[in-house]
Amino acid sequence: MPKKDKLLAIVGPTASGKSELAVSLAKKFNGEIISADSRQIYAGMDIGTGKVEGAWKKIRGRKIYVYKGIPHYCIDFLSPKKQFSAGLFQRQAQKAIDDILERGKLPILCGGTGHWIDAVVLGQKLPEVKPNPALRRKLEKLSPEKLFIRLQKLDPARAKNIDRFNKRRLIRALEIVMSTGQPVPALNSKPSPYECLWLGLLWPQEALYKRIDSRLTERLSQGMVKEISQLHKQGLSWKKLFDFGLEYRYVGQYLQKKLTHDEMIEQLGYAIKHYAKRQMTWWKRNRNIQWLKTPFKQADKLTKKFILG
RNA sequence: GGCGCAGUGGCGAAGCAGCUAACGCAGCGGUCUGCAAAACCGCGAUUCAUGGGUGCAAAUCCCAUCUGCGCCU
Repeated sequence: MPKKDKLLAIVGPTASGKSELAVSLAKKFNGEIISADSRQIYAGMDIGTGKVEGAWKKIRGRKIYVYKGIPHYCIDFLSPKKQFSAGLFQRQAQKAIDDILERGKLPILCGGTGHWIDAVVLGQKLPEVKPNPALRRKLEKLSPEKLFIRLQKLDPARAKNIDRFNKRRLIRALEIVMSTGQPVPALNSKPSPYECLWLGLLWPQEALYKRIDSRLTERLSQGMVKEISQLHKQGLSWKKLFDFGLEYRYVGQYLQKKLTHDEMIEQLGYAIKHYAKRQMTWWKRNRNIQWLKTPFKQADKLTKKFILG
């Protein structure tokens, strides 16, 4: 049996300190970083996403985003006007990982987007059906009940497991079925293509919430509002900003005068905390994660053991 | 001191005699098959300031007390 390639995954809620830990491990263990963050992929969305302050440099004839001397992939490369997805990320990340491995380095997948990380690390088979905007627009008009009934007819198996109130999921399922003429294939819980060390950053909730609050005031003082109003001036619709969520959603509403400054801070604070909780419920069910407590001292030892073992 | 209005879960707020006291926010728990910082689901007052009363039936009517707000002297 061929040995699987080794991969490090650093996960945890927002504001837990993933990025810095990833860089420090990359330095110690000859690693490079693949960012797994569905918003940091976008160029120009910097302060609001908490992107590391790297710069594009030419290395081996290619442009690479570098922060503290460590190459970062899947970050800062796409116009916010463009659509991206878990499936596209999966391919791009896989390519980056292969490239890192070929050069004998340790790939470190780091980010807050659980769905994307799982897609890569677990090698999930996402149906290769591209979004069909016209169909989506059409289905969008139907009620969840109608969509569900439709799915039941076309793919009873998928209908059995799906959240019947969630239009977005219902529509995607129908999109797949209608495009392939086949039922939605199983996710394929085949063995992961990698040998992965999962490190999770765990904080006591109150401490994490404090970090979230202070990080928010910090971002505001760094000019986050300006960043977002600039994005809008460059042609990003309010709707689009709203859909990006969190800072982009609430600052956008503030800029439209739908919220006062105080309301914006209050509601955004709540939203970020809700997000952190959702992230935790995602990770909680992954039994392979080793949860590290605050100064994350264990990370070095565990990584060392993993690499040698 | 007098008159008026109000007092419903942590907060905001419906209900103004008769379904198991709406809903929003916050809180807690959860889902997740190419939008995932998104989308979606579940949980909370045996009780309506307190004490009496009227009614088959009261958060809803009456009386008293307490508290808050407003006006008047």
